[in-house]
Amino acid sequence: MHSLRLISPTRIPVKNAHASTVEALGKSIVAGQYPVGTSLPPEPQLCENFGVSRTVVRESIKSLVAKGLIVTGPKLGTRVLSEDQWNWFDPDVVSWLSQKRLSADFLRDLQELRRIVEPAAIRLAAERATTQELTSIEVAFSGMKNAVENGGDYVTHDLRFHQGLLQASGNRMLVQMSKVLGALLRTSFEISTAKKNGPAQSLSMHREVLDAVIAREPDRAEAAILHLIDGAKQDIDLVLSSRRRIPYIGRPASPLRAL
Amino acid sequence: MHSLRLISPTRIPVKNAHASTVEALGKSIVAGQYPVGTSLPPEPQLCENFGVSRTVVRESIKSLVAKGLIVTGPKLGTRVLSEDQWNWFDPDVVSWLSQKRLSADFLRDLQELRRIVEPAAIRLAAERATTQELTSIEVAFSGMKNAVENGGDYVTHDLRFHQGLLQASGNRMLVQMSKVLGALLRTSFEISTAKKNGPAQSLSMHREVLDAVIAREPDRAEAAILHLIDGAKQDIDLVLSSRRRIPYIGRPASPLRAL
DNA sequence: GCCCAGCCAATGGTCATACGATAAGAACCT
DNA sequence: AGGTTCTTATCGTATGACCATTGGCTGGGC
Repeated sequence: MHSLRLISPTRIPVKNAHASTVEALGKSIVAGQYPVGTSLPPEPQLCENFGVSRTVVRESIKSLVAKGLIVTGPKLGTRVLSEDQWNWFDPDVVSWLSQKRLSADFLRDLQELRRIVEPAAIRLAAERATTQELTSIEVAFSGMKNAVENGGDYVTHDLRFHQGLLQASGNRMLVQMSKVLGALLRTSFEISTAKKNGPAQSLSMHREVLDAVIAREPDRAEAAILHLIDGAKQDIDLVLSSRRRIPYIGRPASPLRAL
Repeated sequence: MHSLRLISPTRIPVKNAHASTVEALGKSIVAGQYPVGTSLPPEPQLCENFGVSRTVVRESIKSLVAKGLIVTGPKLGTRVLSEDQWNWFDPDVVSWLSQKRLSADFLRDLQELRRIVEPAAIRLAAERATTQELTSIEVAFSGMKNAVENGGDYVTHDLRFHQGLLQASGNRMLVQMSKVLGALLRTSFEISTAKKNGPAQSLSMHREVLDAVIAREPDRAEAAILHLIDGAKQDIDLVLSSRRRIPYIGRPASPLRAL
């Protein structure tokens, strides 16, 4: 018998040298450990810090360059770029930001974006969704319902619901955005579901959205999702205004297994 | 033996070995040279093709992995991921797409996104723009006006105008998006300005947008920008429907013709 | 004293080689 | 035929050497 590690939802802490180095460096940078404009330690130093070879360090740095976090050059060192040059739509970057710097600014930006994108996407979905996509969303909804009634992971199904909707918009850019919004959605869902009756209340609103999409009524669908979004916004604002630090309840790092 | 460039392939490194390799590989992939799911040639093969060491090839591959184009693994090689896993908001990826595969699909997706994002951003800009940001947009407008009257580069100033607007929204995610939309905007502007009277007509619409923003009237600003966008869309659709190939008139990227 | 040219050294960029680790596919055994 | 083991191709990691670029230092000239 081979070990069926497929089932284990727990992240095995050991990853590639490369992957862990990228993650560690990336998080340090977005966390502000190296102020914008300054240089990271020289490569040999980083090798020592992470206990890996220069090969790994260099490849990791290239990955971060590709995400717009840093630039490199002889004698320049490895400089941290200003935040507005970062790739704010890179899933990794957003994930690191969510974990390390869940600032009010960041949440506000994401919320705003969500409120812009989701309603528009829903309208498209209501016009274009295939029956296959609709059933996929329906499945996600069942999962949510089941979680409410019997207990279980509500948030994951909630996420699937929303990402399914963006997927059904048939626009690749919007689909991509769903990956990014995932970070915010998870946070906001965690908050919402923490409230008593949160899920139950949320559930009916989701039903409304889904029904409108199935009925191919863009206007109704848009109104329903706006209702949902604004509710979530209130919850988040409430928590933010209470100055409490929002703990990030980590999803397993890898979003959907590759391949 | 490793010394001279007797070796065949085009060896015109006007840039770093790394940068050119990333670009060449990236373009090949988005151009569909390696179908989704298949593997690229093994690393030693790529080394030979590009005339660089394995180090460079590997670091380039890592850059592309970071952009979501490919995954790697022992024995599986370097596989091209399906397009919906690509980082559609990565400036490089979008730039390569614009140059290599300016398909109707891609333009449609981008147009749709623009029509969703820009109106919303304008509303925010009308509420939040600082006087500094407004003058920056005003400067861009002057450039456009000047280009119409005396000839000159209309498109560049047009781009600045729109990116200035997104910037004024005060939302970092929207700013990031302005970089990506740049590819579409440039294309669509090239088309629009190719029409006779295009610029002159466009100019007045831009004036209207700017005035509304200055007047802090979100509704009017939104209406004006929608007018502008839908005009551009018509132009693009017209060109697309005539089945003419759209040439990419862009920055003079390296004329490196690899593979 | 100020400025410019030219050298210097720090640091990333590139190359070559060797070996380890993994998983797909073949070969093998039951 | 089914499963198990083995082979092997391919990426992953490590090491050491040398090249290339660039910021800063040094020194000379005005």
